[in-house]
Amino acid sequence: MSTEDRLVAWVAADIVALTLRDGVLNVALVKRAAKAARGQWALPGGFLLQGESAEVAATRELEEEVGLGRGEVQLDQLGTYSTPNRDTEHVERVISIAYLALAANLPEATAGTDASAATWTPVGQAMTRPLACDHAQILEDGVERARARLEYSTVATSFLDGTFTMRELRAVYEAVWGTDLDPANFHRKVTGTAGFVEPTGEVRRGRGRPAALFRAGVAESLNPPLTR
Amino acid sequence: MSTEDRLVAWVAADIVALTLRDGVLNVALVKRAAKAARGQWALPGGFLLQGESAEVAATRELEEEVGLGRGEVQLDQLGTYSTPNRDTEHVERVISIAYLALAANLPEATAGTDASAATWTPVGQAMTRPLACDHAQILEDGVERARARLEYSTVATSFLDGTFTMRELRAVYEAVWGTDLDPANFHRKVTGTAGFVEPTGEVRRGRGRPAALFRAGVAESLNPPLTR
DNA sequence: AGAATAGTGTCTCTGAGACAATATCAA
DNA sequence: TTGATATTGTCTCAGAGACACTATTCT
Repeated sequence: MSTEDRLVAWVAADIVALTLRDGVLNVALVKRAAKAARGQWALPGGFLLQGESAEVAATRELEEEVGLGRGEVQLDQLGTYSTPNRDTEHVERVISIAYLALAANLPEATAGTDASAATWTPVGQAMTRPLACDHAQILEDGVERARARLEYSTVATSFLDGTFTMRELRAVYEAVWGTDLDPANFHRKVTGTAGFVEPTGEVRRGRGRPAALFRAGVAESLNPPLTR
Repeated sequence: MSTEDRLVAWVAADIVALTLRDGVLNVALVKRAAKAARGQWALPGGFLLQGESAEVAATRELEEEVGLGRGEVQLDQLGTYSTPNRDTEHVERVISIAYLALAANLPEATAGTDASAATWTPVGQAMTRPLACDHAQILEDGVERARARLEYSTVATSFLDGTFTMRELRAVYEAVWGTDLDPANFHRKVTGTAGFVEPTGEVRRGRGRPAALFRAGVAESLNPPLTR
């Protein structure tokens, strides 16, 4: 091989940002404004700048396009997509490093400096909608990764605000997994896992018996895992 | 941001190729021949060519540098390493897409068209040896991924030739995990998982009672998993 | 009181792990 | 026979899941 055959590529960081809105799993999507693909939906993301790592670029894009502040979200690298011609919008070769971000319920994605604003879209809808290049695949991989991470880690709490009831935490699992869970067994399992949640002592009143409030604990991994 | 700030990068595919030699986990390493880093050890790998996906490039490099034929190995994407200045050998920015490959016992890595030959090195040794750029990190991530994959998948059989005894399969787990497993429980667990292994009916004679021979079954995932 | 929601008790079943017991070979 | 290795039996314990039951509120 000669050096001229070497690929020189643009590198993008794209993010599957998930949140829960009204008990439904939503993903952040942006509307492309550039000439070729005007109006097409895509995952938020953009090109790495000089001196930027992929993770830094993903954090920046998340802030610019989705309005999520740095530090609010933890990023999880999903994988890299490098099929030739995956991006038909550019003549240059583009490879994309995908990240997963799980965010707490947010009022509305805010328009950033970039093109159009990001909007939260129910994952079910997003999956049936035509997305830019291979973003449908990336989204699918992201959702599957989110499902797997709920089993072995405590990330479910990052879908929720500071304090939450057991019912709300269970709703996260049910929305992401798309299954119903037994309230009794779920409660025992969660409270029986040291460091998953901490009781605040407060309660939240609703229709029936008041629900105890919890906040996220210090543990990060679940062992044994919560089974789907 | 202006278009000129965009990163233009070289993209490499690097492989953590693991095999078992005399019951010890080994990784393929190559000796760099290029001017700057002459003599330094590195993971096999190389730059993507025009029109090549990362997986194709990884397969090609595995064939060229380690002598593993296409189709003999299944590749598993580990992650992408994109820290600026991670590669001090080139002035261009280099990002690397890492893959994990598990191979059956092989006579010796063969020299390919590339520079020096790859040599199998015990993972313990490789970890203490200085490796090129961030390859020590990639190796560590690869070994950890291999450990995790043994739990949930049947890949352990790809470390072995066509037929093997239960003892040999158990040795794979023990070498990769670095723990001892109970022969009785391991035997029951493996034979009790449909599709993991199939008895050939043959036996292999050794010091004591002959051991039944098995071949890999059709299953790919283990459920419930084998616990470390 | 009655409806609604939160949380506990209890039973069963599966599977992991410890370890004893048996099987089948070579020397 | 003895020693070595392979395989099966058996017991115990932890945890998942089903589901009945109790607790605490609102209307």
